[in-house]
Parts: sequence; C-alpha cells; structure tokens
Amino acid sequence: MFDWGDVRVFLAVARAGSTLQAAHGLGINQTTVSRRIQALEAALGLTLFVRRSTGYSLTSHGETLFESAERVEGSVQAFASDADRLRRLSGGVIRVTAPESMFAHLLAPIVRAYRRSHSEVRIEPVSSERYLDLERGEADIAFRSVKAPSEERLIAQRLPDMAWTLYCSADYAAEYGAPRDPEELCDHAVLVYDSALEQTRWGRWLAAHADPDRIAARSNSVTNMVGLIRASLGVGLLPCLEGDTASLLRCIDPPPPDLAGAWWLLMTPEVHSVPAVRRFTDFTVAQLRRQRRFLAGERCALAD
Amino acid sequence: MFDWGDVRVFLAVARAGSTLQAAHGLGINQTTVSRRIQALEAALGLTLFVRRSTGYSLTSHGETLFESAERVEGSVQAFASDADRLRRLSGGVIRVTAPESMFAHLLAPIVRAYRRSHSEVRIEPVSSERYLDLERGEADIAFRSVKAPSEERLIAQRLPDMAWTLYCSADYAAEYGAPRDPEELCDHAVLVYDSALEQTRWGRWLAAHADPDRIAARSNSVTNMVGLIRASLGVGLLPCLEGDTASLLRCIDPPPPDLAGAWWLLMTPEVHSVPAVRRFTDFTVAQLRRQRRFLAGERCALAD
DNA sequence: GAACCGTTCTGCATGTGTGCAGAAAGGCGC
DNA sequence: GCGCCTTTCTGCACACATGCAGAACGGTTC
Repeated sequence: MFDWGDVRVFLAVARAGSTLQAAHGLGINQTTVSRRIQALEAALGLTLFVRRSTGYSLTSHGETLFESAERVEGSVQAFASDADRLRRLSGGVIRVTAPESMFAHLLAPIVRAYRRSHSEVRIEPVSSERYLDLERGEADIAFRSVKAPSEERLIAQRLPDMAWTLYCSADYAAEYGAPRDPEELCDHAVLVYDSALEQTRWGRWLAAHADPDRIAARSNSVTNMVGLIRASLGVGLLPCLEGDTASLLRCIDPPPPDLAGAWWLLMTPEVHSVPAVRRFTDFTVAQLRRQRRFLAGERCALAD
Repeated sequence: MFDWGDVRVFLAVARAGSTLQAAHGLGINQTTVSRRIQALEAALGLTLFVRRSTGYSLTSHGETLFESAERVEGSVQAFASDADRLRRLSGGVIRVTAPESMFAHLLAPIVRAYRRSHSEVRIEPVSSERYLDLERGEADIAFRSVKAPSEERLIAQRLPDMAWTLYCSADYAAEYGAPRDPEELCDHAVLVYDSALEQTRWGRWLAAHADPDRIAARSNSVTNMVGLIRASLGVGLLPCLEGDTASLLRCIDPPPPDLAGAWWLLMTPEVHSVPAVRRFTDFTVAQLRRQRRFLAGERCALAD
C-alpha cells in the first residue's frame, strides 16, 4: 500500500503545476516532493505527471485520479475538523445556533444560569440568517423549529412545544376591540403568512377561521409579522415568545392547544457523545420546561 | 497538519485492540505503531486511546473519530482501486458486463473481430446475474437495457435499438397457426410479462392487443419467456436477438417499429477517458450498427 | 504462588528519508 | 545571442523515524 500522505503531495503538485511551488505550499523541500511523487507512481504502477523543465503537468492517468484524490483530501479534512471540534468541546466551548429572538429571550437567561454553576464551559452563540451546517461543524448544537430533511444523521431531541396565539397591538384593541375566540376572527382585519409558512398548521388554522376578504397583509416571516401587528394593521398569529416580548396583546389566552409549535434540539451523534455537551443540553431542556409563559400547555396563560 | 498515514495506523490499532497486533497487520514494528499513535494524538491535541498493559482501547474521543477515520480509509481505497483499474485498462484488459445472451450472440463475434486487429487488448466478459457496480470497479463497461437510475455519474451512450416482435414455436404454429399482425393476437393464447416488465412499452403493447382472458402464463424475465414459448404455451414478445437464436418463429416480420427497445453502453467518466477503451467501444458500436437482423429498422426483416 | 502469555515502554544502532547546495535545461525578454 | 528566471535533477551530509532487544507489568492457568 502506498503512503497515504503522498496523496496530499500529489494534489499539491497537480494544483501548483510544479514540485517547487508545491514544496513551498507544503512547507517541505522540493527534492522531497519530487521523490514522494516518484514513490507514489512506483507504488501505483502509473505515471501521473509529465516532467518538463518548466514544471510538472498531469498525464491523463493523473487527471483521472485527481478527483479521487480530492475525495481523499475531503475526508481527511472532515476528520481533522471533527478532531478540532472534539478538542474545542472537551475544552468547554460549545457553539449554539438558534433564531435570534429565541436566543435573546429564552436561551440567554438559561446560559447565564448554567455558567454560574459551570464556569469551565463557554457557550458561544453563533447566529446566522441561514441554517448553519452542523455536519460541517459550523455550529455544535442547534435549536430549530424544523428537523432539516437532508440532515437525517442528526440526533433530534423534541423540546416542549411553543405556544402560539393571536396578537394585536394596544392601539388596534383600543379602536376595534380584540377577538377573544377564534370565531370572532372573521370580524377583524387579519394578517396571514405566505410562501412556506402558509402550508403549516398556522396557515391552515387562519384559512379555517379568517375571512379571506379581510386579509390586510401577508408576511413571509415571524419577524415581519411582529412589525405588521405592531403597526396596527390587524391581528396575526405569533409564537408567544415573540408576541409577549414585543409587548403585543394576546387576543386569545390561554393559547389554543392546537396551535402549539414543535421545535427541536439538534446535534450530530459525535457532539451528542461529549459529556460536557450532554450536561449543558440536559440542563437547558430542564430549564426550558419551566418557561411556562412561552410554552404550550395548561399553565401557559398570562393570568397564571 | 498530521501525517495522513497515521489515520491508517489509528484504524489498525482501534480494530486490533493492541499496538502489537496492529503492527503485525500493518507489517511494521510495534514500537513504530506506538510512536505514530503518539504523534497523531499530539497533532490532534486529543487522547485517542487508554493504554493498559493488556492493550489499547479507544477513549470516547477515539470512538467518535473512528467513523471519520473509516471514511478516510474508504476514500483512499477508492483512490487505490481507481489506480488499479487505470493500470489494468492501460495494460489492455477491459472488463465487459452484458446480459448473457447478448454477449454470446452479439458481442462475442465483435470482440473476436476486434482482437484480430488489436492483439494487445484483452476483453474479459464478467457475467453476473446482478448488476455490477461500475463505480466500484466491478466491471469497466456495461451493456444494459436500462440507464441505472442511481448511477447518474455514468456516461451513457445510446446504442441502435433492439428489435422486438411476437414469437411462437414451430409446434404452436403447426397446430394453431401464427398471428401475422397485431389484430390477430386476440385469437391466440398469449404469454405476458409481469412485475417490472409489465410497466414497460411491451407490457402496454400486450395489454392493448391481447385478450386478457387468453393469458396462458406470465414471465418475469426474457429468459423465462423463451422457455414458455418453446414449450408451445402460446405466443409472446421477445427481442429478436433472443427469439432468433432460440430458433423460434417470428410471427410478425419485420418487427413493429413501436416495439423497438433502447439499450445503452455505460461507463464511468474515468474509464471513458482511457484511449484503449474508446477505441474498443467505437469499434463495437460501429459493428453493432451492422447487425441488422437483431436491430430495429427497415432492414431488420428475416427476408433481408 | 510460580510459570507463561501478551502487552507496553525504554534504550540503542541503523537505515531510510529529508534537506541543502550546485549543476543542467528550457522559456522569456531585451 | 545574451542574461535572467524558473524549473528539475544529482550528490552528499545529516537527522529522524524505524526496528530490534530487553525490561517491566498485568492477567491467566495450573
């Protein structure tokens, strides 16, 4: 069997076009590069490069093997990045990604509480608009309202459901009153979700209860919906986490159980197996269950 | 960056359970194994094994990295097997897979003719009931009647369509006569395909022309169909390649154009780029076009 | 408890792989 | 044509990784 490290040298030479440049890139001597290519060719029984005094260029055989070699490189890089993450995690640094507001209002206090008893860990929120790739190590654990379809290898732990209910602004309530149960909704200007959110249970709930002629505006995100409601354009559905912290008025309280929104704690099996991570997530999940105000269930009501 | 070859040592120790056994397996010294594990651990900043005087066993970190390491190994093996195939192909050995009868009656004469002018190449038929995996190098080029759905990376070259027509045995024709055009089929005992073949154009053609009450038997393969027809159970559809070489009677001749069956020559891009392979396939395709007797088209008829 | 087996670790000699310096060759611009 | 640059290749010295032999340790068996 050839030396696996020679694949790295092969790629460096193929990319640089000369053993000298490749040697610079690899931080080793040109002679060594030349000899390791020689060794690889001998081991494979193939000529990979044509040697000119202007540099090395791939033969058709080398060309053909280049892609395979890149796949080797990719798997090695994945191995290295797994190791990096492992070292970081066991050093107590956990990178968490979650929707902005969820982190600000729900997770931040829990993280603070956790650090009081576990000063050795450091939780790093990595917020990003797009979904970070847990497999690629862009974050370690993720709080999300969907189990990402393609990332089936992830371990998903279901969290207590989020409560959703109808909200309006104080101004709107003063002028038109607030709908106090779903049947009254058809007498109000209603704000609905479009695109992907339209297909969810909240979209269907609105379709069932609202008057289609009284749709005042459409939103493609929860954040936008907060803005629309605050602008008194009508009543709309929000997670209580969003509505309450935005100082909006709960119209229907306690929130209807059939509007409860599931969400998950996601991580790769590798991360799941790290004790420090498990301790943090166990603590977090336990604390989350106590956040009655934002979570679906009988004790969710503001009056409580 | 750590030495890529150390991943191999890591796997060997993890599997063997001791540096000594791993060293035996790798054909190197135990001391070397021990020191390379040391070096890998130092480079990664992680402890991968717990050392006992009874052997090495994986730590949880080592356990976690094991799968990543196996992926590295897999990609290296793929690289090595690509190289092996390349060496073999450029040495003039091409492994061909095709349905048994197609090889025997159609390809074998072409291969013989090719070898007369190219004695340096050796064509090895690898016949197997199951579809060989071209990606994994089980064969180099494949003649198939389907473009395998999952193997989208393969290069597919469409070959001249195979002619299909209705066949019966001589005995059957003597007793009941042979249907001479599709409309007469409903007066005959008919043999049909089931399972996957039922959904093809041949299944639909039979459904359109045959009397469902006169189905004498069902076959799940072309080979079985030959047997049923030879046993005089009725008339059935076959590729002319099969029917003619089995000495059965073409009922409808020339074969109906709408029954023409497509098939393909498949190979990976890597194999496609090897000149020796290209020369062989170019020759083969050119020769195939001259096999009018078995191929769809105006000059297919036996009378020709 | 003694002998045995398999294991890891240490110290030392060696040999292979590495780096350095210099020669040779080809391309490019003046 | 000349000089300059970049490249590869060769010869040599050295160092580091490898292999060997032996000590130490723990578990198993009789």
